[in-house]
Amino acid sequence: MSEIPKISEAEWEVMKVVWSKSSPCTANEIVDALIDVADWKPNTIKTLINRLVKKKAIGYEEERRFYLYYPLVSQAECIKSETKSFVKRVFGGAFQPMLAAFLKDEKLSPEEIEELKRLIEERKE
Amino acid sequence: MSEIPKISEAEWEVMKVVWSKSSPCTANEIVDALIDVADWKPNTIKTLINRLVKKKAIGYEEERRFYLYYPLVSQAECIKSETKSFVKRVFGGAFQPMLAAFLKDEKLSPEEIEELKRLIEERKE
DNA sequence: TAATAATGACTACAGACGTAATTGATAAGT
DNA sequence: ACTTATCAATTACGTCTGTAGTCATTATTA
Repeated sequence: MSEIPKISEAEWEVMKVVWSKSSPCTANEIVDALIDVADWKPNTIKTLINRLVKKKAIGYEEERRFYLYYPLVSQAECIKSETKSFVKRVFGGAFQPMLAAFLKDEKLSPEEIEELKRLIEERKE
Repeated sequence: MSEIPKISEAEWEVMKVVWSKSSPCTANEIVDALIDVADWKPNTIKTLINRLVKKKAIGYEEERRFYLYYPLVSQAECIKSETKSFVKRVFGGAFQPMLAAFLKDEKLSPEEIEELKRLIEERKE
């Protein structure tokens, strides 16, 4: 199976942008999208992009003078892998205690609670 | 409020041990507890302990020749802070989508599902 | 008492990360 | 054609992390 690379906090912001695009995008599009999100210089974002390329989290094709970047790993895969390592670290791998901790603590709207119930019901079969 | 220090992956293992003890414990007790968990040399563990002291995550009192370590931050606080940053990174801060992603994906036993339902119900009032 | 063991302090070192500046190559404008 | 703007590549640098080794001090043991 494809190994999911470890994506750092700052890199995640870049990935989110890349994932959000339906088609490959230029470095500048990524920079523009991130200006609102993070207070980074364009060069900083370029660095993050390059590191993601090196990690094989994104790929690119050359389109004349610029590169077009696209994800090599899906968001779902990354979420899964990231959450697994998180749950492992904090809860020793047990998923249920984590949910329990959350349900006790988080502010959830009644609608969200309903939605969760629905999801759980769905899981029941 | 007290700032929760950022605790690294390896450091979490140490914290878990310190939290698990009801009274302050020596470095050696921590080392012994971790031998089974991680393949670390005692010195490695000492380093982690020292870093946690520096971060003010644990404190110590001198008891003759050795130090007795005890947590300065509660596990609940750390879990909360850690989870917040995790959810922020991966889900942009929205907790509900995370649960949704999990419920779709994780293997949960029927009992666990029941338990979750119960927790959600409990949250309803 | 002198050698040795134990324990904490200090030092080490490579790789990841956050944050960017500088350089080099190429395209576009004058 | 020469200058300038643009984009990617390379280099930079301090901090954090994982993973220890070495040193210094004190206690124990022969």
